[in-house]
Amino acid sequence: MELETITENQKVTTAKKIKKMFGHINPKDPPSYCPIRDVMALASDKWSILIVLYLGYYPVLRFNALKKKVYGVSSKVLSERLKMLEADGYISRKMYPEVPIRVEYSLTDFGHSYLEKLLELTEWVQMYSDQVIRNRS
Amino acid sequence: MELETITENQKVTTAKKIKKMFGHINPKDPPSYCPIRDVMALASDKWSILIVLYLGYYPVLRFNALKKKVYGVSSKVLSERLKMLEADGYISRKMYPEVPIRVEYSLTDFGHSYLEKLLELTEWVQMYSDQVIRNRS
DNA sequence: GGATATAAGTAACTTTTTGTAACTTACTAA
DNA sequence: TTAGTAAGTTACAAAAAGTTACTTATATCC
Repeated sequence: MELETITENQKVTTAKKIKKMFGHINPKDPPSYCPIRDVMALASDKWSILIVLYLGYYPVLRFNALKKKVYGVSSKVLSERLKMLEADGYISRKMYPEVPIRVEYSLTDFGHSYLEKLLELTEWVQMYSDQVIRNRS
Repeated sequence: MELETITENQKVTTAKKIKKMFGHINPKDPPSYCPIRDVMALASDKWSILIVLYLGYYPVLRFNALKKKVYGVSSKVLSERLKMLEADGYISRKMYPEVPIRVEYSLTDFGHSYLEKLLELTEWVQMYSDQVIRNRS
């Protein structure tokens, strides 16, 4: 797996993008609220990522099905993340008041939009994960 | 900020990519080690992300400078993350045995390659963070 | 000569977040 | 009557993160 070379020019372009992104932060000011950090905190959370990925694969999943797919997650944390992801607009929750209750989760269009970007990152990780694991030792 | 529409076709393409990504997991097997999860755990960690972003902007940063940029991080966690990011190959650490000691951190080419992808995600977050924050309420 | 400062952490301790396991609810079917 | 089910919640334990003080080796100030 060859790493594509990154030119000095590309590095400069990248630095400019980052500057623009953190433009609202003045290094001389005391650190203040950063919306990017705030939003990223949930969006880059390890369980959130898996929830979004699985909902990108299975258009609709119920709580317990999701829990099986996102193996390792506890009911507690899954429930918390689902609430937050719903609040932030990534997923929608449909409750059917049957007995036993049925609840279906799916991605919103906004969630799909996020998934597109997320997937590019996870594909990069997939491509290089072996290399990372070899690096450790 | 209009969300670009995602077509059904795009959703199918996305689902295929995810299937390929998790192809090594058989839903009938007991859950096992997943290198993508493993590598993503560090790469998507909130402090790691900020470290990589700041090293993408400032080509070289010393420990205490990095700590100021990545405001809010403790010495302990910064030190831990730097060790892990170095072990995984994203950053390099150069120690100058002066007094007091000087240590410089910078991105490796591998780290730059990761930054390129990460930046696409954070730019998406930047674009939509206001919307996410409006959603909450 | 002795106190003070410095950079890059580390150590001990507290607080917060996660994880675990049992429990809840409202009804249905055996 | 008892068991079973889905989607959580609750109480408690474990792990991770945050906080504060300390370390180390030398140079510089008083």
